[in-house]
Amino acid sequence: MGNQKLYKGSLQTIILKLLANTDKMYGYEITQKVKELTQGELKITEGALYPALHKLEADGLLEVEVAKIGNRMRKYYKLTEQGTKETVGKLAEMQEFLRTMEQLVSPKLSLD
Amino acid sequence: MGNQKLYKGSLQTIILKLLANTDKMYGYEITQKVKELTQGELKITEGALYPALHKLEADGLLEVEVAKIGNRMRKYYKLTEQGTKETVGKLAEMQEFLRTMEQLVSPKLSLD
DNA sequence: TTTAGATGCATAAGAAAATTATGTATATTT
DNA sequence: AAATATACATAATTTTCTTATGCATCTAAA
Repeated sequence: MGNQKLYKGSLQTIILKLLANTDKMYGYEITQKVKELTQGELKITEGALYPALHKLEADGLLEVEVAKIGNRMRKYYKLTEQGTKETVGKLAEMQEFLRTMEQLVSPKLSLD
Repeated sequence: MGNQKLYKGSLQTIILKLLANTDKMYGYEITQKVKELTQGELKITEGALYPALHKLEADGLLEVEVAKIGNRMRKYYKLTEQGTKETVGKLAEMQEFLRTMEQLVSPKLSLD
């Protein structure tokens, strides 16, 4: 769990992927879902999450729907049409990154 | 190749891994080796590389040996004993990161 | 009952790690 | 002769986080 910095740059993709699976989610829900899916490996902080959500919304990839649960506010986010399209590309880039990185750090690489 | 930002945070590990394989390398050689190993996917810029090398040296993970080839200077870097140890840990962290990330973005994840 | 922890949003200050732009110099290829 | 490759380096800026803080509601424990 001392490898948080490796996740730098991947937050947007993670959010988009979750929303591609689950239709709509709110911020806090996202943090909990990620914690659960990664068995605590990755903890998304609010300081990172909320600005990221705002940016994705400003970029037209997400749209918001405010809900009132009891006396509490929730902001549900879902993919726009454009967001759905861009998610495909972002996931492909992520897969390529992962493949490349795996090859780079795999035990036997020295083809010298 | 539009996914350069995903590599943010992994440069140190890449450098250490290369030096774990190849004993000693100089800066320019590292950039070329990475380009070759990744088929051009990842291009390490000098603005990122040299500060990273200097930091690893300052942290005691690398040691330098200056060589003069013809009229040109080269600075060869190699792992220190401490560097060798820390490389093991960094590689383990990287592997865990890759596993987690793959799970997060794999097509079928919705265990809702 | 009050107090800690969980739920839920948000932003500001600072740090980390890159990109981009320069700069210097030598060697090689066109 | 000029462009490209080799080889180092740093400064300014940007991106993306972390850490800290703030507000507010709800629930469980002491």
